[in-house]
Amino acid sequence: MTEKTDFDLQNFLPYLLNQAAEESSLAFQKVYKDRYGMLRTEWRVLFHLGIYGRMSAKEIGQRSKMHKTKISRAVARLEERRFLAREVSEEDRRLEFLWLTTQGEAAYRDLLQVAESYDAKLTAALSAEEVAGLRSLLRKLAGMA
Amino acid sequence: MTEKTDFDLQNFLPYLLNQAAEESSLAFQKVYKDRYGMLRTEWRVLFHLGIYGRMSAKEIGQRSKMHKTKISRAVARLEERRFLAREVSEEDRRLEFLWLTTQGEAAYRDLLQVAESYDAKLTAALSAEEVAGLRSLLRKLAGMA
DNA sequence: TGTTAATAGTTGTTTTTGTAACTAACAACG
DNA sequence: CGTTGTTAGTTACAAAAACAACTATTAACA
Repeated sequence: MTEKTDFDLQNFLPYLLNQAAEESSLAFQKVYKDRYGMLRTEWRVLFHLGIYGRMSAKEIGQRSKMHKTKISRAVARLEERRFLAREVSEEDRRLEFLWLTTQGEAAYRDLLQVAESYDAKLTAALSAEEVAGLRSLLRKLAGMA
Repeated sequence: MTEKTDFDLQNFLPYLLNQAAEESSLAFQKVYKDRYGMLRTEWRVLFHLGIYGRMSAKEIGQRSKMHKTKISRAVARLEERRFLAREVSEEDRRLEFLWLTTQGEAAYRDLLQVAESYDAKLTAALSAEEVAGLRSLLRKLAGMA
């Protein structure tokens, strides 16, 4: 029909970000899903523990901004599949410390390598400055900077 | 505990994009949800019809990359609430043309204004070049450019 | 034509998520 | 102490998404 404005969905930042996020996640998702049967929440928890080491679910929540119920369920599934183990804190028995098992470590390292080369591939078409600028803008938009 | 690599989740593009997308969608989501009880799929369909005019569900799918079942259900809900109407195509009776009702138009225009000012607010902290660059990079990543 | 394949859209079923209410442990303060 | 409030994490139920199977129609072509 008649165009009422020059507004274009393809310029609306939340829309554009969602499209880019979905598209750029697809191939990596396929790997952690096919190879380890993991969900997005699960690889995230795995990576938090892999990168930053032993920590509580609360801390994962603070770092990732995932809701605690998501984390709780991701942790439960990862534990079932023996990717992580947990132990109640002695100082505060509400807290549980989480860490990767040998198997979890192996999965993490495998996926880490995939992530690294995938990221390199995604940014291959861009200059170093573009990549740095993009990351910094995204961090700003995500409220992480 | 011990850092095994210098890889940082906060630099991994798919992760970063997801964080930024989620964060940047939040406030807008609140508006279309609270004001019109719409879901993400629904405002997307609404905007496609508002911006590009009468078209079939198939065409919306091509433009938005949403799965056809999502579109089908969004269309059904929007029709129930009288935001859009449809009519079977005479040339090909599998096709249905969709367009916004007066009420749908009104909702679209209202949300359009919200979207425009929201986008302006999001990009307010950035220079014009940064915004242009960001959009172009995102379009590239989303496979739309 | 008649049979098979493809396409637009819908529906049913299973997963996953969101939200709120819950338990258990700690903290604060009278 | 004991009552009230807070926090870490889980669970139950409702909403939404994913995926596959379905209907109706058109296209292809022997």
